[in-house]
Amino acid sequence: MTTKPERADRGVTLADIAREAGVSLATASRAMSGARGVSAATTRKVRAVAERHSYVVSPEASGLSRGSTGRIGVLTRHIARPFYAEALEEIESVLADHGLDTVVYCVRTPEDQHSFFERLPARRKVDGLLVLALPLSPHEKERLDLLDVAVVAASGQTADYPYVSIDDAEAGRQAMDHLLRLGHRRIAMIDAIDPNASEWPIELRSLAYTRSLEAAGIELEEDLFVRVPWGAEGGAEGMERLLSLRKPPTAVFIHSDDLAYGALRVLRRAGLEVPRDMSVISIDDAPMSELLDLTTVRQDARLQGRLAAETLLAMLADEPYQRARLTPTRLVPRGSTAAPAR
Amino acid sequence: MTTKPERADRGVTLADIAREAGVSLATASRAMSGARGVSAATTRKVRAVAERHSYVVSPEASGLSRGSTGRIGVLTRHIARPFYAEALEEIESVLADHGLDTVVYCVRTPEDQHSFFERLPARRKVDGLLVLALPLSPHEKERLDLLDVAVVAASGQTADYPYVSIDDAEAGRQAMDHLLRLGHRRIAMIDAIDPNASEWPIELRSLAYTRSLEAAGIELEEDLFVRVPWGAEGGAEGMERLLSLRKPPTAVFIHSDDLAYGALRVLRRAGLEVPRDMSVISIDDAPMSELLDLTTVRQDARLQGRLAAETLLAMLADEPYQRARLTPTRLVPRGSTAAPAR
DNA sequence: CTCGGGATCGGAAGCGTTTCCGATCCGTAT
DNA sequence: ATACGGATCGGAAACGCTTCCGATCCCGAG
Repeated sequence: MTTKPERADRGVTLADIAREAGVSLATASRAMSGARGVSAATTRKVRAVAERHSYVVSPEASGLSRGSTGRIGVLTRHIARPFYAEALEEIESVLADHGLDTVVYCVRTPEDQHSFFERLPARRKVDGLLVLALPLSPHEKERLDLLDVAVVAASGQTADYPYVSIDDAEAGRQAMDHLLRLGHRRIAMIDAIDPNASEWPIELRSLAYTRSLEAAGIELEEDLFVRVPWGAEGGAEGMERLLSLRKPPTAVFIHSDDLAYGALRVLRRAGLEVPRDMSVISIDDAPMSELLDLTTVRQDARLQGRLAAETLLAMLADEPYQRARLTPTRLVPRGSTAAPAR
Repeated sequence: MTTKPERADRGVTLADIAREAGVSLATASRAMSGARGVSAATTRKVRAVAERHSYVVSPEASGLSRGSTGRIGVLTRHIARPFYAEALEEIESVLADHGLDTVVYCVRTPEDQHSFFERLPARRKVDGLLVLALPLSPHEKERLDLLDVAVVAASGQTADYPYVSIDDAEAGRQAMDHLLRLGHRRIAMIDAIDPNASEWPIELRSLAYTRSLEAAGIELEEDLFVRVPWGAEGGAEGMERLLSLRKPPTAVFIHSDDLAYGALRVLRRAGLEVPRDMSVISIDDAPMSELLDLTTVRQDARLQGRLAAETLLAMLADEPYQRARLTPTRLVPRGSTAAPAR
């Protein structure tokens, strides 16, 4: 009757559209989905009617019928850390461009994580899963396989899923190289361990530390290697330990920017000047690092997110894809490193 | 036949479960959903069979039949800013506890935003929408209403949806009060404008600035109020403008922490010492602020996210809820403010 | 003029649930 | 012993789409 153009016609169904367009349900469906076998004129007509009623196909019905959900899950441990947030933002963007929705599953605590893998709340809810920087135990992988969907790991290899990541060994080498070139010989490292991680692949960053020192012919000192929990607080703790040494280092390579922030604060509070009294370098190049003038090795969270999403899309489309992709890292020299004081 | 307990029985359907449990489809459905009208014994039996096959009800079919999706959308402009990310993390957590999935729609650019409201990609895909710190034009609100779902605004009132937010005027007053109490008289403000915002309610923070000065009997100086785009760069720009004044202020109230970081950097680079040469205060208390020793007025992103999610849940459950909730803010005095130099 | 074939369209059978409406059964009040 | 109400369960009709399988139609080739 009255054809109010833009009012939400609650409950319009494809059948209504078909009727009004004077075509069959089958044809209307094809017209809406752009399948072939419908004349251009018909397609236009159907779409016009749909438009007029502000109609969109019901994803539930469509999904039920076609057997896919149009959704991708992102599994992660944190959202509120810059690295994850940036990756997530990019993932969402890529997926949205392809008409897919992004649903996030955030397992903040070990209990959350355990429950996620036991209850598998994503079951039947997504077409694919992006695992964001989350190490998986064999048992967890086994559970995940029950989802029976495409999986790719972003930022860190987990299990034997396709993955995109940086080359941690190379990133570590770049950082160490920088310090060594500046002339440092007493170089410490603050390594980070994830207290919640059930499993983590070999620690390539710390490996790079020892390798680089060995290659430079510098003897390792046990005291100069400290291992702390993640986060700024961990970095602070690590730096305190180093400063309490009889003979502190002249430079420190820190696992990641987050920790470095805490370390810088300790240095500042201790009245030490960076880089005069201590050079500091880490890995990440989080947004704050520029403001803090922190020398770091840049890894591109957004790029990793993007590539991971694209890999997943390729898998779903049954197109060829690379099982492993390494994104480049590069030294970003800033004010927190310099040659050691004479 | 062979009953491999944990292998993903691809394509098991509720009918299979019902058959194996020796009950009807209807009963099996009721047993799975916990509806009443099924004996405890039967429920247990059905669930056991389901468990054995690692079966879960198909959300598509269930949603189609029951007419809801089990998903909530979160609409935001950024994910990668601490405030948003924290709110999102909390939202996801609350929703997950209630068995709902969180799907994010991130409109990063004005074009994204425009296209979101025109194409309405969330249509029919969610049961409710959380609008995160996004001002809505009347036209956008109109479009949003087409979604025909419950909407609540988190962090900022948008249109006339239920909302949760801080009291910006009060937060601003707290900041100004702090500076005034310390004895400052020449107080500047760096206000932030969102270059992309199509519409923003009255700027309550800057209003608090002028009100507080007036109340203290201090004459406004036009030069001391600068307005810059969002982000650390904006803050830097603002501070540069203030420093170039013939007679710079002794203290500055900055719209938010983000900007303050940029401002602090400019001060440091200019060789000025905080708080001796300039007191700095802002609003947010983002994670970095503690490390930077920035005095700020704390607003709780997580709490806002939580309350918004809970409000939405109440709306969906048809329970009573508050149309407007203000979360408290409080001064967090740190090292960036002090009495003006004699 | 007839026939074959491609393009276009319609009928109808699913897809996997939920839920309304009864049917059955059992225990208890009468 | 009879009737009646509540608890439990089954049949079957939606829910809104997609897609297989034909039917029709129109065209140019033979």
